[in-house]
Amino acid sequence: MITSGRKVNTGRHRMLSEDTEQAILLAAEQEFMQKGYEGTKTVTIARNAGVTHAMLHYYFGTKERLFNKIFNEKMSLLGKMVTDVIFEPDMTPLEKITAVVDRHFDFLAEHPDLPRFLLNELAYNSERRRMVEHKLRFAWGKLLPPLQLDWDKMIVEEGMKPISMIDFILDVVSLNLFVFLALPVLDVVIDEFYGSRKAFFEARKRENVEIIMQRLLQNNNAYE
Amino acid sequence: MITSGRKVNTGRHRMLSEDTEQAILLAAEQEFMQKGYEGTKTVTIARNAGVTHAMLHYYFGTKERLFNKIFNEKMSLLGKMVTDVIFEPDMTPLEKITAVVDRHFDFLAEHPDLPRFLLNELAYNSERRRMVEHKLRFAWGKLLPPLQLDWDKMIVEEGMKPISMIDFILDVVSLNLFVFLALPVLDVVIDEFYGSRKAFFEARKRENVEIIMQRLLQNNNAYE
DNA sequence: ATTATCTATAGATCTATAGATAATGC
DNA sequence: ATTATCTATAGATCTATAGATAATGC
Repeated sequence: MITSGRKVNTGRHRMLSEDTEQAILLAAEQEFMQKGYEGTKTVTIARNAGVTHAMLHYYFGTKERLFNKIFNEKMSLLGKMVTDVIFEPDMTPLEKITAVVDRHFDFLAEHPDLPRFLLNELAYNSERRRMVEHKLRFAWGKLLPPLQLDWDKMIVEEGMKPISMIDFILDVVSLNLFVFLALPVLDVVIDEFYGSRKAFFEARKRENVEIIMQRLLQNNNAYE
Repeated sequence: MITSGRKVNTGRHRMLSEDTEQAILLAAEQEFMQKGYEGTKTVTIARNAGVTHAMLHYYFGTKERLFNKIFNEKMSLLGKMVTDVIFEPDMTPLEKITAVVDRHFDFLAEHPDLPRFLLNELAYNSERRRMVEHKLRFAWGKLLPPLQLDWDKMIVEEGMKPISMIDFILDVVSLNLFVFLALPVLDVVIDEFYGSRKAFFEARKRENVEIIMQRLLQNNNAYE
């Protein structure tokens, strides 16, 4: 998120210039998030920012560099989300898990088109994919192994149904992300079955917690 | 999917022309699916099809009309999937549900970038969204209500945990679709935790059936 | 006589920059 | 003296078409 420009002149730049830069960044963010890299035109960004097109290149050089600024910002946001969601205060394991699903959902609700934006720019651009690959590999390699031990221990101690941590994570992410990835298409369904987006979000959040919990808790009603 | 051109001359067109048309359609499909509408250039389609750029306009008029041909084809495929997946031979309710999840997954595995393609073109283009909206509304309104009755009856008769049909559907679709929507990003994870895409697909299909089943089956281990 | 193909190019759109002008800080 | 802004335009890219030429069917 671009924090809209503070009004204090830092000395390095005049106030006016900072506003221009921020206006461009804000407009760029909206355009890129809504239409993707290819769908976005720099002239449109400039127009929406209320500045001359030349200003965009004056401050950011190229479309690509402006895009990367937004893209990296969004990637950081994603990173921050992960650490925020994972590290929990003292709670029982079950409470922790509920909290994780819950917060992950809430984060997405605050950034509803972040997932589509990132998934697409990575899917459609193999170079960008290569650029973040080592970052992803590092994150997974660094974050997961230590958690893995706690996870396996918890499964045994709490008498849960066995599931690998990675499968658990993918379950949570699948269920939560889909709500927002499919939002534009789901509007029809929401209208018919849930009434409002708000009601839909609440219902899905509840359901996602429910299905995850049922997956983890032991029962004696095997279906084989 | 474009069925690669039959070699028989129908009389209306010469053989050569049919091949050209098919080559363009095939190349267009690949480009549009990989790069989206905006990311695709008609010159590139023509080059990949091995024909002159002028041929593309000779046969399809505009980029938009060529795109719509592909888009509608993919939408039909989606429609066909739904009916294929839903209507089942004689099975017990639980077998039916397993079969639905399973087949839905298999369909997606055969068309791995169909979901991203459709979701994106609909998300990024509000006019296209409006154009399919009545189609979607009709499909939901026509297909779901009759099933709803059977569904509610089944819940009671089989003693399942209560869940609305629409939530059930969204659970299944979320879990299955995500595997393919996130595929480009997941390669790192797959490498580390599953070994190969094949192994990953098998594991996720199993997990998706498992979590859905656990959601539906009654147990006596409430976590409240 | 009709259909298919190629060459050449118009016309639109988009990114990027050059160069002149205005505003601010020192 | 430096930083910011504007106007004007170059240069690249892309969609689309005109018009000439070749191939096929009748």
